[in-house]
Amino acid sequence: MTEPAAQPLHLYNTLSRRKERFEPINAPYVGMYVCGPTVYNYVHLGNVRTFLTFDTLFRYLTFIGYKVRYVRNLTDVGHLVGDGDEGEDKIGRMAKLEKVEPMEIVQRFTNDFHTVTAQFNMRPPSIEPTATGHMLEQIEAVQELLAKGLAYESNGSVYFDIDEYNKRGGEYGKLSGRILDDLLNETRALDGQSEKRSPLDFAVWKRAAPEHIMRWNSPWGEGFPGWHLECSCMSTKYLGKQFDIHGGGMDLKFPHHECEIAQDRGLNDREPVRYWMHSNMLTVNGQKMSKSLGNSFLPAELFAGSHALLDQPYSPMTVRFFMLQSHYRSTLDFSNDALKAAQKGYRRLANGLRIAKLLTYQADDSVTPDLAKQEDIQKAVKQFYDALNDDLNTAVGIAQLFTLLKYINMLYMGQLQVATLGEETFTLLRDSYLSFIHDVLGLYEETTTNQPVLNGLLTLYKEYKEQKQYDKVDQIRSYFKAQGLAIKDMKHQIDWAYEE
RNA sequence: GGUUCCGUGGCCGAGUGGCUAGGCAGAGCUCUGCAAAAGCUCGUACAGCGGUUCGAAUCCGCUCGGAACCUCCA
Repeated sequence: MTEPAAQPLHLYNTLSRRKERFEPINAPYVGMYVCGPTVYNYVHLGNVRTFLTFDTLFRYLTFIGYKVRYVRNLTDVGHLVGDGDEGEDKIGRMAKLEKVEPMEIVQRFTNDFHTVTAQFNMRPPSIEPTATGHMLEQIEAVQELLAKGLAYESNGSVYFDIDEYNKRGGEYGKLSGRILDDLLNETRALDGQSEKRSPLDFAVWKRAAPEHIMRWNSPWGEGFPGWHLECSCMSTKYLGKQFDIHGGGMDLKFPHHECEIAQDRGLNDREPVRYWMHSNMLTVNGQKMSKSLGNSFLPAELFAGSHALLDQPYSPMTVRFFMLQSHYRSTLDFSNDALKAAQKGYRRLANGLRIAKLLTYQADDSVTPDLAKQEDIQKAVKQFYDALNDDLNTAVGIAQLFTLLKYINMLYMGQLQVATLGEETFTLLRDSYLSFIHDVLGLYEETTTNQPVLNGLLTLYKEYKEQKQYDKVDQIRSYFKAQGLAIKDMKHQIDWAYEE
């Protein structure tokens, strides 16, 4: 752990389209808001990537000494099927289909979401607010927008007035690079659009049609809040009128985040977010993974290997490692070959974790220090920080870990004497390796083993070997192999490892 | 159609005006009863065509190919 000031973190800001030095409004405190899932269905692997990105950012910020308040919402109302302001509520539709209460849908998929995030070793956010839990705040926000003349009521619904917003200096479209005229020209004619003054206007409150089951009383009759409103209300409530980081998937840039900014500025008269961050999509055969394309799969299917696109099961840590090997702003293409390669890489790293914990320093005056190796290690540690500071470049960071791993393996195998590194560099090597992987990247050793049993077998192995009873030796080896473990037969000792 | 982005070696994937990314796979070596593990060594790359430059995979232009957003989507 280092002081935040010692790590010049730079983040790519969607707003400015460049990397900027990260300077929190109130260091060492950092406020970070991430758009969470709409809990109407199981989260798929593409969704996971976004949350993993911001989990890693959360971890790194914390690691370098910031005190982070991480807010990630759950959308449990207001998100409609189909075109923006028309169509059924996603949760309401599921509830109808399954003939259950909407809150049952919400609960089921909230549980699923929590299970999945835990499986991927994501840290829980500091606050996980829900849209239905903030109905009063949302109604008040609508009232305020109306009072300010930035919204208008129409047939029981309330719409945000983009024209008026822009007249007052709003810059609708600046986050996503949209040009208003283009948007206007290309907007399709929608049913019910006549309620709006401009096709670009979006609902902050919707009147509930008779068949709509999720509905709340409001000054405008029974209805429900617009999708974009919850994020504005909850981010302001928990992080203030201006906060440091707002994240989400790239596909939320427009219109969701654009609308959020408009509402925030309308309500609070200031730029709400300092750094907007967007993670890129997970693709399958070059195409975005999404439910509608039918190329998405669920974490559970991945862990079980039970999907037509999957050759075999892949563990959560394999997948986490796989995703961290690419940069969050690049698309990442899913394939079995890539996952298999990641599995091996992850297991090497995991073996290193196990080994690193066993290593201790022993001074030896007869050993000459190897300054080149010491420098190499120090450089790798520094470059890990440099990589993460450079817009969270976990791919380059991981490359450094393999350099550190090499030295850890050499020490363990007796190919390098620990005294050549000196105590300081040795400690740096071991502690950095462990903390980078555990704390920053959120990877841990996945396999659970029964250590005493393994040790007993290894003792037998050694005895049989000394007696040259190679058939028994091979038998023990094959037993280990069947458990996904390998016996490491080294000169000075015998141990086991996760087989790669 | 508009906006934006991408095209890197057998595969995945960083980088980006001159300095080894890395992982996986492949070849060889050390070690070994044989292996495995580990370490060492090795290999071919920057879609195509022009241009700028002492020098470009990296900048500019064009061509080809692909993607995302513009509509719910992480």
